[in-house]
Amino acid sequence: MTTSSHDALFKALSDPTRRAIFETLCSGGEQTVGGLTAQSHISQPAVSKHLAVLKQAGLVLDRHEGRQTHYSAQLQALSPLLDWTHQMKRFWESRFDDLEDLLKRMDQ
Amino acid sequence: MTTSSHDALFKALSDPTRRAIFETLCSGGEQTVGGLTAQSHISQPAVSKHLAVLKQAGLVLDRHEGRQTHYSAQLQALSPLLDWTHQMKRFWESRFDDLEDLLKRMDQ
DNA sequence: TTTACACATAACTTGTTGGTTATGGAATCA
DNA sequence: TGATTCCATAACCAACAAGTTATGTGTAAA
Repeated sequence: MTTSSHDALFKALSDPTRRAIFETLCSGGEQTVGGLTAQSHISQPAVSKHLAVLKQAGLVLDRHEGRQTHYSAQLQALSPLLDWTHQMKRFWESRFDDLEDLLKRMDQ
Repeated sequence: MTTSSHDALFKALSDPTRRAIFETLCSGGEQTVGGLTAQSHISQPAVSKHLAVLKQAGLVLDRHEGRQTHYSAQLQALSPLLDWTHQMKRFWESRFDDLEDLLKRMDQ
């Protein structure tokens, strides 16, 4: 997992409006741009731009049907986020492991 | 967990430089501002500002000792991030549960 | 007690971002 | 075909964010 992929993910989720759209798709399932716009307080172009950012980060998928575009959440795109968190935990714990090792060696 | 707390957390982690500082503190343990500045490619005031943002989000703790300030990572500050991810998963799954319920009721 | 040091804050610059309105292209409907 | 609808993109603007240099404040050292 590269830094830049984490970057796109964290950046995409750092905006509350964008998170709200993603949450809507997670709980409500596939939605059209019009549907998402109706549920938001911002203009349709603004929603489209947010969707483009989410798509870029792999968080949503789009499906064209006639003149409508349906968007759906891609839950597995969140896994780098979990991976990163676990990595931090491992970093943290390894410090204590190192300390423990040191103490063991001093004990001998 | 309020939206605004998620906001501070995601915002704080959305910057790669800030994530790098946090990662350094996770893996290397407590560090002074000078130490962190030495490991970075940016100026000391820039580092101080990033640390202020991380502190605001609860991701780091500061400890004053003479004229130095020591910063350390607060790993548990990441838990709202895990909570949010699990919430998304639950949202997602509840949709299928709802569908299943509907099908069960139709079956009767 | 002056000087130097570690860090924070202020002031400023610049690139980015999140919103807007206007417009364009493709699909549907009359 | 012409009008309408759905969405994306363009052009623009205001606010913000991340960096810089300059300065301030408190502590240690000479």
